[in-house]
Amino acid sequence: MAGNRITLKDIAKTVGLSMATVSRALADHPDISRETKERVREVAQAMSYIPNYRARYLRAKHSRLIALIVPEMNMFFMPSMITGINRVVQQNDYSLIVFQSDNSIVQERRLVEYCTQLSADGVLLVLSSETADLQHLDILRDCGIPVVLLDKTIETIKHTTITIDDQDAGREAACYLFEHGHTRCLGIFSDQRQRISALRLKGFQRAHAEMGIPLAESQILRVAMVDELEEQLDRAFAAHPDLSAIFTMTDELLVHTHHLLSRRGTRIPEDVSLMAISDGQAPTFLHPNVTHLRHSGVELGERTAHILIGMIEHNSDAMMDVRIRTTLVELGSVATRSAPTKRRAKR
Amino acid sequence: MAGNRITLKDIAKTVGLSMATVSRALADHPDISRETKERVREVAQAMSYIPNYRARYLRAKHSRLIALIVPEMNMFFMPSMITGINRVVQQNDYSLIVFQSDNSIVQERRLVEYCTQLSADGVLLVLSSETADLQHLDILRDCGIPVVLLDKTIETIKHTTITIDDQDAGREAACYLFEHGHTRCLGIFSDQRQRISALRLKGFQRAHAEMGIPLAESQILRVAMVDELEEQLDRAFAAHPDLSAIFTMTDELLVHTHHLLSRRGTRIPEDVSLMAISDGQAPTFLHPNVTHLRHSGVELGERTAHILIGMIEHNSDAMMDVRIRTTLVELGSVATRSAPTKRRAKR
DNA sequence: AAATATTGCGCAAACGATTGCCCTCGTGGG
DNA sequence: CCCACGAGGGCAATCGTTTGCGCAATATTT
Repeated sequence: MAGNRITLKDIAKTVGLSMATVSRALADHPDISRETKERVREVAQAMSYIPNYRARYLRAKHSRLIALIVPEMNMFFMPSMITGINRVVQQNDYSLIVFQSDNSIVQERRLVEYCTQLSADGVLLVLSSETADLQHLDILRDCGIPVVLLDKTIETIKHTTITIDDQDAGREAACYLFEHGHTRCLGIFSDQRQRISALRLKGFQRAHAEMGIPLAESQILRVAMVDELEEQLDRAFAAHPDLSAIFTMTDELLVHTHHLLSRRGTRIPEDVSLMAISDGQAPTFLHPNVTHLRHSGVELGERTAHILIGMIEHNSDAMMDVRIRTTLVELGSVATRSAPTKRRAKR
Repeated sequence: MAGNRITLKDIAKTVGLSMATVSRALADHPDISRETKERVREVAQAMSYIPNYRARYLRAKHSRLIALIVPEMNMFFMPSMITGINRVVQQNDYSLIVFQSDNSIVQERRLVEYCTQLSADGVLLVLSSETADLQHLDILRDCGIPVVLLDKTIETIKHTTITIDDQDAGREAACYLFEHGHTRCLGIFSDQRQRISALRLKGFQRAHAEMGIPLAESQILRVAMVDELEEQLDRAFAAHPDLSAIFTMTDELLVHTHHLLSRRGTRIPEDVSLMAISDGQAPTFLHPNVTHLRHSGVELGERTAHILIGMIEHNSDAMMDVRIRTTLVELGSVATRSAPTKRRAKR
């Protein structure tokens, strides 16, 4: 507690000027003469003065704090997303404060309220899996705090959202497999209550429909917990001897599927091809490297942060709905079976 | 900017009391009568009053902000560490604000200074790889802001540090391999400028020395960038036909090594055994699951946060140096060769 | 030389909350 | 009847900055 910091008042006393003058001198205000400014700066330096941002921001009625609420820190997406967010946030002289809702709606609610108490200038929110409606965000509206929803979200017409183009990615994945001659594919999805999951599935299904390729219900795995995966996978293999390709909608599902496949002795891509939606890291350390639709977490983070900061600084409340397209990265995990079908359209 | 929030003054005006009374009523101060308290609470509720923490903390001379500065967000360690930190931080009603130094000492310096400006109550610091001395932390001392160094650190007698017991882990790994009959092991390490790296290597070497098992310089790989790994690995295999086991000092090295091994067609553990120091995630999705010395990032995070908060709240500046032991997790990646040597000591 | 502009700086009120101290009752004891 | 005391609440200072306005002295204009 030696921490009795030097304040403007101390400096003022030392140089024999008023606090106002000192403040202005330090802020390079035109009203202050060059010599005074220099004198003040020297003294401030000598006394190693550290401005108190909180006092400053209190008066200025903002905090330069941006809050990020995530359901949990998984190893696959969050790190890159946070990297992107943090880069932009720091570049714009904001600070990022990170909360975890632990996938609990009550936590999420509490944290949102907490943001108002801290007077965050803006909130970035990755919805918890329990979140079914957005009423708890009204309080942010009331306080004039802009919020943007990213990655995991739900249907809304009231909030700016930024996601990857989930449905398109699901469809592209299926089409890619079709083009390589795979007509019996397995799709591995996670908890269907999540929109991200439902959308990717929808794209996957729609691709089948468009191409007139049948898709049995048993070709779709919905795994809520990864430990269910093995059993479901076994069942699917049993039900479909002609299964030639597997698509996983996330990195987490990918690595576990890959592991299970290795354990069964299933060779990739000789026995079954593998493809995923991924941020690109896992595919490079799996063998063989897996072909994927890539969505960059960093890019999503950066764009999101930019948009939020734009809303903060231009005080805009225009709602938008940004969807980031994925890009195909072809690596060695998809084999070609028979004659490829013609690609139906360019992206 | 509709955000003109209700303040104590507004409430005071409405209930016809002074701000002081309202403040005390809301704080459940004994000087205020029961009826008054209730009346105030009702009004506050009705006007949906949100206390301004920053104003409160300004006066209280603290911020309930804890800063975490990390060199970068990798996918292997940071997420679990942050999870642990954040859990404890949130439980104690602090908020975590996260910065990335991008492994740059100048960034790190800047960020440390920034922490003082924000009046963080404490700082958690994972050193950048460029950081060679700790002078830039003196400013925290001057401000009375406690700091604890975790995970990646350098030698210091002035700061509390929390790391895993790196040297011990390196030694244990080697010993475990010896016990399973592996006498020609390859150790894969990262940038030697990092203490964590040097220590793990030292343990690895010392184990060899203790057991009288020769260790050629060519059995030690020091990879600064993962793309050097492949070539180094090939060279090592060429140099040591009798190579029977590989140890990697991190998860990142592990997954890439595993990948390269798969690509060479090297079977694990039939051809070569594999072992790592890991936080336990990667080993479960690699095939076969890899035996490792486990250090829990979550635990490290939690303990670190506890210690920092202790320092903050008890205003203590006692320096400590906590080393977390790793625990052995035996999975299927290490085969037994010939007669195992007797275990030399219990942990 | 008088009127006006400009320069350089200080006063004091904010920002929103907390808290030490004092004041005003009403009541009970001596 | 007077005094002390406790309960309940208000005044005003404080945290560290910023900033609108005013004021003197100097500089510029006619």
